[in-house]
Amino acid sequence: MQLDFNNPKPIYLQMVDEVKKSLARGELKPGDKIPSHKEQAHLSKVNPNTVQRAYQEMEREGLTETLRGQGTFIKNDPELLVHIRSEMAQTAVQQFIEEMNGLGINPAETERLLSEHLYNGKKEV
Amino acid sequence: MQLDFNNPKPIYLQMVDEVKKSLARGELKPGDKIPSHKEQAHLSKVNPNTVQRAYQEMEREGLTETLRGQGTFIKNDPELLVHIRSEMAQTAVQQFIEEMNGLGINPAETERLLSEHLYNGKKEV
Amino acid sequence: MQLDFNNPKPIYLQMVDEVKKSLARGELKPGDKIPSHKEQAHLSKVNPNTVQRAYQEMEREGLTETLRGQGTFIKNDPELLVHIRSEMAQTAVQQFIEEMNGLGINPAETERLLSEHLYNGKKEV
Amino acid sequence: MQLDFNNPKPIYLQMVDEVKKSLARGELKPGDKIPSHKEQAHLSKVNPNTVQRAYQEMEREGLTETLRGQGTFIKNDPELLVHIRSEMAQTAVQQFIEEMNGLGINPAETERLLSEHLYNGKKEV
DNA sequence: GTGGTCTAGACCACT
DNA sequence: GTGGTCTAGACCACC
Repeated sequence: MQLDFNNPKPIYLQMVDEVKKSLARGELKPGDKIPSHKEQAHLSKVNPNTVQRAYQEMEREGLTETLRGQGTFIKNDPELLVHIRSEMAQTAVQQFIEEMNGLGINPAETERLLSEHLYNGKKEV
Repeated sequence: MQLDFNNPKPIYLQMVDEVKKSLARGELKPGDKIPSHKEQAHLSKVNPNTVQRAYQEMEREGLTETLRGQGTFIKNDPELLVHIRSEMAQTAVQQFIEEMNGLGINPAETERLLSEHLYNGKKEV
Repeated sequence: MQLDFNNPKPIYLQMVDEVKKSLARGELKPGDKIPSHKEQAHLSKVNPNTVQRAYQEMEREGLTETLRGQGTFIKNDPELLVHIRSEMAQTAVQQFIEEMNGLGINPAETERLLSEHLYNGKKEV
Repeated sequence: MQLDFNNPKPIYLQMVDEVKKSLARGELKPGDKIPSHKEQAHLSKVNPNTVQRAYQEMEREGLTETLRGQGTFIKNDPELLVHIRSEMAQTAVQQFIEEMNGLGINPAETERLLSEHLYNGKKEV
């Protein structure tokens, strides 16, 4: 769970995204129990209420299910994984394209830059 | 000047980015005068203080210079444009790669998705 | 026994209500034995403690009586059924009227809406 | 704003309902500003955070719109009023019917009881 | 002053 | 111990 406390994006939303990414990567599976908000709060060095807010948001989005007194679970919907994954990928691609567009960089150049960075191991910014 | 008031990124930083993008796109050129903060405030429907803060930030970053009584100007440095442009492009590319990485999507698939979205005009998600 | 685990109304109170409704409907009769708390807990997929608490509440309200070693029974009071039934009906009606009132819907419209929904089988909203 | 602190229904949801009812009754109109969370907190003798949560919920439901630093406003959608009103009325009617059904009271009797209570001024329970 | 986030700590219902 | 609500009080960005 990678949280950036200097990112203006609220922590609870970062947490939601992290769970979605874990799902997309296959680290979490439908039906899995996720840590209690207290436990996760301890792990992430964040206030339990903040975690709870993240969990609430996930439930609201239909990502998780809550059983009173038992815990919070990734919803056991076989289509969930593929949905989340394609939704997040699409958003990322779209955002990238808009950004490059905003910089006046044309599609060919965009593809070139991407390939260049993808394959020369420049993993550090 | 595209501002998103629900974006957690502070408005004044969004304004800085927008100026940089205008530069990258060639809409603004080194030496150009940018609107006074009052004028810009009116244009963007934003408080003058916020514009002021954006202008301060740009000056701090060496993007602009202010001439007392004459206004604020894009710095007249011929290399500025190319610097800004490549810096912003690189950041965007890097961010995109990290995002796709975080979703467990491999480079080949990343390129495929990009091309798909670049060339089929899907501007809306 | 319809329990809604997301209803903020405590489970044990929901159970009490369900017993009262069974009585009103005639499914339970004065003098009938109701399941032991263990049995009921299993049936309702609820913790035995919760059932215990529901039974306590019913006894407190004079709805049931417990005979040591024999179990819990609906009180054998011939007037019980009619009491419960009219009390619950009155509460429901009153609550409904207040709700419609709160929405600024007048009596005539209230009656019309009720009839409409009563007779066209719209069981799902 | 009628809040019942003994009602197990969370206060913030009671507040949402109260705003909806005010809308249905025409006391609030689309476009109206609603009190700041601090002000409302003071009026309702409730913690500002609780009010904020209610406001957030309303925004999430598309009932209100927020302008950073300016306040929270009822969404200016002319259809909003009729939507809310009919939605809430339908829910109330449906709930009432289910309740009476649960008590084994038939439609005719349900209508009779309603009329009786509607027109004999029994406003107190 | 206004909304938004976060922390800290309390109480409750249920397992 | 688990989720849910509430209070109290702090900090931030923006008007």
